[in-house]
Parts: sequence; structure tokens; C-alpha cells
Amino acid sequence: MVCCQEIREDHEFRLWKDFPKGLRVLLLCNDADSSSQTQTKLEQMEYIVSWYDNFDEGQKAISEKSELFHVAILEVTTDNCQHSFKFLEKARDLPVIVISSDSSLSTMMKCIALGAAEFLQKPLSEDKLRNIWQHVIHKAFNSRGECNNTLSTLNPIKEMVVSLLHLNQEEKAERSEHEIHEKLTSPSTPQLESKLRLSSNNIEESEERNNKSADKNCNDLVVAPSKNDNEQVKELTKHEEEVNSIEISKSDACSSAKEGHGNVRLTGSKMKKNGSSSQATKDNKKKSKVDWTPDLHKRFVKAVEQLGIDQAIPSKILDLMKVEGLTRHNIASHLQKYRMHRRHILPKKEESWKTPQDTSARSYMQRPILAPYPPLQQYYPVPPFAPWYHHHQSYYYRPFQPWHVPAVEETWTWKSYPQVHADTWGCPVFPPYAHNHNVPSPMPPPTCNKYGTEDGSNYFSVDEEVIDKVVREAMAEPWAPLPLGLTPPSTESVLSELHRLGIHTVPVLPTAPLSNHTPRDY
DNA sequence: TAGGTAATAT
DNA sequence: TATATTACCT
Repeated sequence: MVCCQEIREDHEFRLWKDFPKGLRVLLLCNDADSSSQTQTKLEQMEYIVSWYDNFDEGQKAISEKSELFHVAILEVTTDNCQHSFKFLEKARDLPVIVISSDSSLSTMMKCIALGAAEFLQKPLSEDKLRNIWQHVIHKAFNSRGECNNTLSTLNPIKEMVVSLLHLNQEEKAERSEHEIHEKLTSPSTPQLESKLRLSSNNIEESEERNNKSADKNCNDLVVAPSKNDNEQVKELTKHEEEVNSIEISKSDACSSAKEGHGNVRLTGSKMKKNGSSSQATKDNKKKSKVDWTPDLHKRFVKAVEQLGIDQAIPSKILDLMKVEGLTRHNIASHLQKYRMHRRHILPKKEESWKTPQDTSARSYMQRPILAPYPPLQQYYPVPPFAPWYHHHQSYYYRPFQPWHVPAVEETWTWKSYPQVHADTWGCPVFPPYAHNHNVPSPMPPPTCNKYGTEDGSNYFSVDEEVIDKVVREAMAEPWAPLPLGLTPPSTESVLSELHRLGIHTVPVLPTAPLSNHTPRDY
């Protein structure tokens, strides 16, 4: 007699959220009353019971339909001992729990020796019966190929368990991250804020690595069934330790962020040179890195400006900066980077004026022309297609880069915006527009110093009034040399602006041909 | 010894 | 990949 209930599909195991409910149990017992009682108990636990009262049928079921069962319960009596032992020999693919009223040690030993997972004496304890699923898990992880069908039968269980454990790890990691976010509250200074952000980034990277590692571990578990559960548990434990270590590193990040604001902060190699160099062990002879905070960099730049870029040498900069803990070598290194950056960025700025990408871009990319025009902003309205237009209308929009190239050091930009980024040295990095040539590249969006201005609105550090004054002076005496920082408008931009104003003819100067255009074009 | 720069490390 | 440090040359 067989009472098979609905059988789960294998893929459902991955989503077996109410495990062990639905565990499929083969019940082999030739005593109708006893089996009925056992079956009732099992079904109360929402296990799915298939009852066989005939040993031949039972053996046939496990050999032909082993995939239908997770566990077998065999009732051994004095009458069916031989059949039972035979069944045990045949049913090595499944965890078999023996139940019996026979309490003789020899029977118990023989059953266990033949592969029974457990020997339960009757009357059955409900808890014992409920926990038979443990043998399923154990079998799933502990069978090492000695049973041909085990893998196909219990692998879904194994996968489910692995997924479950992995999920738990992820939950734990999320929980620790949340706790850390709560710990890192309201830094009192921009530096701290940045440090925390950076630390947090490091942690995120670390966590990403950990997660990847966990994924790898998990994959290994699934892909390599030959590993025994000890190895797998080790891997899972390792992951857990890694997750725990994140907590520690986060705490470190928090404390280190709190401690460093005044003098130069040195980082790296678990060594803090700041004020505790005597504690540095001989193993840790390696020099620490200088954390070039915006404040430190500002001081550096100030010193360089004071000396002049040509006269700025490390020793002099070091004297001017007056920062404890900083060495000449540190300065030299930073100066090298600073110079390289200037070399890299300044020609680009020049180039950006000389080679407008397309005509539509010119309409607001062009340099302003020296003519008595109304305030420049009126002529260069915010293009509605500017990428930050919709999302960041609170920013002041500067329609073109005005008359000076902003000092590199003034725009050390770190804070990122959804569509606008900048490198560490403040050079705006724009999103790619190459895909749509009809959309002109926008002007640099408003930016800020490394930590942002208070209102996020000051793109250029030079006061607008100063710019206007310089422009007015230049326009008043167009024959005079342009003040430092101002460059004359391009011929193209002058012509296009004149054209826009309705002036279509301009006299041709023999000494200054108008690029490729003839006056007729205008 | 200091400055500059390339190579290397993080 | 970016940045800092180190090594090496002048």
C-alpha cells in the first residue's frame, strides 16, 4: 500500500522556506496499526509520508524512485529482522531511521552497522521524530560518492542548505554594515566626513571582496559535491570570520577618523607614525603614507603660490607649510604630482577653447567676445539639455568658463555628482556625449572643493564682481594688452556673435584673414 | 645634500 | 588605476 502525496519538484528545494515541512518520508512497516500511528505523527509535522507495508515494494521504491524520498523510516520487529537488514543494505542512498520496540543492543548495533542513521526506540518521542530531517542534511553533506543516487536525491537539499547559510551570512553582513553606519554619525569636520566616507568606501570594497569570496565559496560548495561538509563548514566559517573582521576594520576606521585632524595624518601598514614612532617595531620600518587631506593640500598650494611655481622647491615648501611630521620627501612627491597635474591639465584648458566640438556647442561654449554686451548670463542661458539642468537646478549655472582658468588648486574636487565627476585635482570629468553628436557638451558644472561648498553653488572661486571688473577694463581699452588670465575671443566666436546680432558684413583686414571664412558667409 | 624623475608599492 | 613612496641620477 502506498500513499504518495504531492511531490515537490527539485527546483522548489531552493525556495524551501518552510523546511522541514514537506519532507518526503518513506515509511516501511508491516504493522498497520503501528504504521498508522507513526504516519499520523509525521503528517502532523507536515511531512509527506509514503507508507509501504511490503518489504519488496519498499525496496523497489527506493531503488526505482529514490528521488521521491528524503528519508526512510523502517520499523524493525523481531519478525522482520532479516527483511529489515536487507532493506538497510539496499537503502544506503537514503538516511534510514530505524524505529523499534526491540531494545536489544545487538539489533541496534546491527542496524547502525548496516547504515541506519539512528535507532529510535518506541514509543516515539515527538521531538525525535520531528528532527529526522537532521539526518537528511547530514547525509546530503556527508555522503562522498559511496552511494550512487545520493547526489541526485539529496543535492537539492544540500543546495538549499548552502543557500540558506549563505543568506544568513549576507544578512549578518548587512546588519553589521547598518550598525557601522549608525556608529559613524555626523562627523564634526569636512575632513572627518571625508575620511569616514573614504573609510566606508574601503569597507565597501572589502565587503565586496568578501561577498565575492562568499559567492565563490558557495559556488564551490555547489559545484564540487565531493567536498565533505567539514570543508564546507570551514569555508562558511571562514567567510563568517571575514565578515566579523569587517566590523573590526570599521571600528578602526572610525577611531582613526576621530583622531586625525591637526597635524599630518600618516596611514598604512597598520602603523601610525604620528606621535608614536617609538612604538613602530623593527618589522614595520616601512614609512607610512601621508594622507594629503584637502587642508594639507591647501597649505601646500598656498606655499607653492607664495614661492611661485618656478621657485617652489620641497625644502622651501616644507618651511612654509609648517606641518609637523611632514618630510621633504613627502613634499617632493606631492610636488611632483602637482607639477605633472599642471602640465597635464593646463594645455587641456587651452585646447578646450581652441577646438569646440561642434557648432551647437559653440553657442554657449565659445568665449565671450569683447563688446559692450549686456551681462553675459543673459546671452548664455542654461541649456535645457545640460545634464545637470533638471537634476541640479539649485546649482548656479555658469554658461561658459569665464575669463580665467580657475586655479587648479582651487577646484580640488572630490565630491561627486550623479552625472558630473572630477578627478582628485579638480578637473571635471564629463559623461560621454560621443553617442549623440547633436547634444553639445555642456560647460563644466558647478563644482566645489574637495568637500563641497556650503551651498554647493560656487563653481569658481574668483568673485564674479572681480571678473566683471576685469572684463570692463579690458573692454574699455581693447588696444591694451589683456590682463593676466584673459584671452581674446576666437575669430569664429566673434563672427558668430556678430551674425547673431544681425551684423553680416565685417571688413576684411589684409593682415588678419578671417580663418577659412569669407565675409560673404556672414 | 637637495631636487627631479622614473620605478615600484599600495 | 590613482596615488604615495622609494630609488636613483644629476
